[in-house]
Amino acid sequence: MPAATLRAWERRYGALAPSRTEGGYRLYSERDIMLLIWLKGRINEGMTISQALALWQYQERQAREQTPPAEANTEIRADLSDVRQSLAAALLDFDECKADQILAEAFAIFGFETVSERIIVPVMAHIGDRWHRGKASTAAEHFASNYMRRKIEALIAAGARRQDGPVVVLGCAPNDWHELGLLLIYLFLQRRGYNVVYLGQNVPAEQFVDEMRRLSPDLVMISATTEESVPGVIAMAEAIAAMDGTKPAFGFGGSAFNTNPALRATVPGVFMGEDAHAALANVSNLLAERRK
Amino acid sequence: MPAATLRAWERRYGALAPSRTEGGYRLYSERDIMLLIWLKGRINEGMTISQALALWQYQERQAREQTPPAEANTEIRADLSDVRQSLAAALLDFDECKADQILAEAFAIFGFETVSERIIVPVMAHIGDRWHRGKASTAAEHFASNYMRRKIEALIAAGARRQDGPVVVLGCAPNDWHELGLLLIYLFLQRRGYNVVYLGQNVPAEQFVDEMRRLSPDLVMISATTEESVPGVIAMAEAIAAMDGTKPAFGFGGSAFNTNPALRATVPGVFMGEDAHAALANVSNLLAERRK
DNA sequence: AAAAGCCTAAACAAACTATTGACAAACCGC
DNA sequence: GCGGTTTGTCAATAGTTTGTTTAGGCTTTT
Repeated sequence: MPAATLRAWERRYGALAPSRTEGGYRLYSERDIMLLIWLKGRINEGMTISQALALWQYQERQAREQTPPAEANTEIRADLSDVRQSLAAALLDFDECKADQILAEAFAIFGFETVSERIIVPVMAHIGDRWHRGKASTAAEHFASNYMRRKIEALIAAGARRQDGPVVVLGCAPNDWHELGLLLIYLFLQRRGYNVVYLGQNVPAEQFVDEMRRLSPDLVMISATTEESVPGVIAMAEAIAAMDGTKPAFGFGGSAFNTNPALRATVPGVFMGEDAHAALANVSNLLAERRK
Repeated sequence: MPAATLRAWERRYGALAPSRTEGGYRLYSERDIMLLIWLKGRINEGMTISQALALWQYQERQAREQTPPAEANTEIRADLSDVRQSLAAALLDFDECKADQILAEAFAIFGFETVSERIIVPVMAHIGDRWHRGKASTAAEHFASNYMRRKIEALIAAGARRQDGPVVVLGCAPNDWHELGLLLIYLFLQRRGYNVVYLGQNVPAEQFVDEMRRLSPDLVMISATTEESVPGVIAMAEAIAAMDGTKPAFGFGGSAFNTNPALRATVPGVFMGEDAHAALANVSNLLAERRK
């Protein structure tokens, strides 16, 4: 973001008022940076700068009617592991504001793919791990995963939809409720122009094949995060394989197949890989092959 | 719709009179947009623009002579039900593109609160109803509710966060997985400057009180959508009531308490009302009272 | 002290909008 | 079919918004 633009905004709208050094140099606060990142988001969504600023001021005014002001400041984090650590700490502290700051900064610096795979996934793994060892409460784990989900879904909602790309159906196995990894795949696929139909948690096996016949997707991917969900994946794979006419390809994945690789052989379908990136590559290979 | 056409209509018929910015740019109000959509509908039905405008002006004149508010209301409601119907159809068809179009239009005309309460909630109720009656597949219901959830979460993510407002904890009862209504409340509270900690689906009762002691929120709200979840709500309410020191207020709600109002008396806490708007008013009352 | 960077102020350029007038296709009554 | 009207679109010119550049001076760094 060019410095001249910032100064123009300050001069023309007065919305940004950084403090100055003795020499008169601008010192932007964390709050200023947060505003700038937010403004950039609105502009990317098609607003003009004047509209975005008007909306910000409107929201500020509305929020102020309810609450008195306060002050907060943190330092800039430039290193991935720093970011991971402070993000995990903020989430375990239920501090959404701080988490937002950290993530917004990280998105601006590292881009969404890096942030998704190298920050969001590890942080959630870390929090999940602490939870399993009894060192983090269930409430904290819930809060963190809902927070992350919201962030990913916002990215998905902000992206452009395509209806002419290959149709890919995504869902969690029956009785499987962990959708974070699947949402990342959704995000990546969507950004690459696939037409994703997202079915979410706990997709029941009944009626599933009928619906797939009606929808006739190119690929169905089901995720399982626990060993108990694997039989459901197998059932769905077999049901798809038993379809008559043109069947979709069947892919599967999820942490159940990473912790116990032997399970991969039990499912009649294509294992999509251990992480979202691998899955992405496999989707494109699989669909290229099918088209032949 | 080409801009030149709009200007031609304004110049030739004077029917559209958007206000202007200082720079002279046109600012179309929601009313203008509603008129345009109505006109477009007439034109698609084969009317010419002059006929459509004459009809509009005739209806306006007649409405003014009788009871203006009633007439205006039915007009809007008719439009809303159109939107609801086409949105439900698009979702049952897995057509995310079309649903996006419809919703974007609706947001522009009606604003996010009206859309949330008068479109999203009824459409989901309608789809859920069809699903219960076996007229819609589980996959379609999953797709629709994930879609809606994504939209609401995107709105939440786009809003400005505040850390200095009153802290409100939101969660679904243990083993309750329906979070759409709760997300709406989250959205509304956030826009009004509350600091919301969202715990999502299936909040377990264990450790919950410890976590609340650490977080010391002003209000805890738990939602239950089925009768089976109500005992969980009661357990949490009692646990909160048994806390020592400063306890948060405890509120509850959800469709379980709407279909069977007798259940409300079984929970030791404040019933927050039947819909998101009522909940909002109750939150603000409750917190104002507590502050005294 | 020289180089590099930031400051202010003003100007510039690209993209967008407004106004007016014109044009061609569709439509109407005859 | 034919003149006249309606209607969507376009072009030319002027004004607005907004990001970027320029010019001259001050601050910081090396």
